Amino acid sequence: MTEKNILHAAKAVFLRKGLDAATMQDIAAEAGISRTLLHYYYRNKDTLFRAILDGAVAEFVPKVAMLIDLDIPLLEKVELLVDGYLSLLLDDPLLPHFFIIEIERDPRVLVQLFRDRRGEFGEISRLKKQIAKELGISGDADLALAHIFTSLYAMLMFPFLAKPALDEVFFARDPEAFRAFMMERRNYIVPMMRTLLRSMARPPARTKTKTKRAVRRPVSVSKP
Amino acid sequence: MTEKNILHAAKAVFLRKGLDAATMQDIAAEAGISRTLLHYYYRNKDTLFRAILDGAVAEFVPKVAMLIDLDIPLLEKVELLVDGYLSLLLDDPLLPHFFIIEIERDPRVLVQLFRDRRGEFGEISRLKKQIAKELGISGDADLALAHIFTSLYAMLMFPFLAKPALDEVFFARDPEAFRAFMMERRNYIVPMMRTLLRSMARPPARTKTKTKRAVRRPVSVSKP
DNA sequence: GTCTATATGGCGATAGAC
DNA sequence: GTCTATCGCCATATAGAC
Repeated sequence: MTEKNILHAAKAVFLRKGLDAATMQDIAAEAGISRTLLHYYYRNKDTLFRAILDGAVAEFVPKVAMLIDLDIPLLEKVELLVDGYLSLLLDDPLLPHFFIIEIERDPRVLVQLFRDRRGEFGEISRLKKQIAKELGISGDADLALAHIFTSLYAMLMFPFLAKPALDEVFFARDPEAFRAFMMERRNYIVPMMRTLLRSMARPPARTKTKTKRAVRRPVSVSKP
Repeated sequence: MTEKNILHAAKAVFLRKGLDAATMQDIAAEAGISRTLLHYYYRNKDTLFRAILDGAVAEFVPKVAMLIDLDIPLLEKVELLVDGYLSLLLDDPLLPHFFIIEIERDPRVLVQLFRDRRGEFGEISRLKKQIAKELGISGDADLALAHIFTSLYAMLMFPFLAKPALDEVFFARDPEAFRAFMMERRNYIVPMMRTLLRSMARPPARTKTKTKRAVRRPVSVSKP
């Protein structure tokens, strides 16, 4: 099927280069067809790009986003998010790179695309309340939320951004080494996030986040 | 002076867009001069780009890189690296973005550029020995080194990569908010790195997948 | 040094043959 | 549906006037 073939090629090229640096020639070559055939299926570069961009956001958001609405401690949510995102990103290692390029090129559009899918997230205001309560913060938890998500995404996405360098420097371009490396990282990310939550918790409040040891989950994402 | 002006403009444009997406027109406009004047100072786009690329690597490496050679505990080195890199990156917030784009476009060239400056780093082999000793690892500390640097750079660089989104979502585009946010993060990064070092020294008992070989994608995320 | 003018090539997009 | 041919435009790069 030519159309699927085109979308697959376009995704490969756009995710690696972003809108500006990618050319229709690149995509046609990747798909093994002529440039004009692209225009037969997608009137112009922008149409094709929007299809890929929408698909990338749709892929990134909903599978794991509702996890934040579960009625479990913060740290357990973090564990579920780590496992969910890890399997997602191992399937599509260029997704972080694509978002970083496009976030810089045009933040408003990308942020708006995510906002349009707010319904597929859990309730953010509820999450903020949970954060405020568990960390003993009085009032607004916006800043804490920013720290948590920045740290979590940093730990999850950055290795994929640096993958070409890691492959070159540490893994001798062995394609399996990176996956093994990321599986090992699972064991470090959650403890580091626990440390973050404890560091943010208000010092006077002696009530630590949760003394209860979180139950370790297997790799699997939530079963549909 | 026109030449400084050109370099300044070229840096601004290349760091934001990378080699492929940047145009000489962009740079000329940023510098407030004509396209041809660029060619007077720099024969072609590639020459100008190399000047910027070399400058970026030179800026990134030497200021802090010799810190790894000091005779102090690992965690104290981490503290010094955090402070060094933070002030460096706050001065040049687009540096991480540039490296990420160029690492994906052509890893070999960039990695080689860093290797050419090995002399300005401390002795890596000595650092590896320290890691092996402090963490109680027998034999090769390569993997531990990869985890440490990936985590450290993730915590330091990722917020700058996500800055346009953070500005939009959390900071209402207030230019001072991001800097304050990063200053606050200093207090979290070092404790998190301490947790990483401890986790690597004594692998968490809760871990399951350590012996198993990578359980592979339990749920198919997207298969076109 | 800095400009205008221009050569050359690649890119996005369309027309038209089959 | 898929191709070849082609158009208009923009980008890189150079020539030449001042």
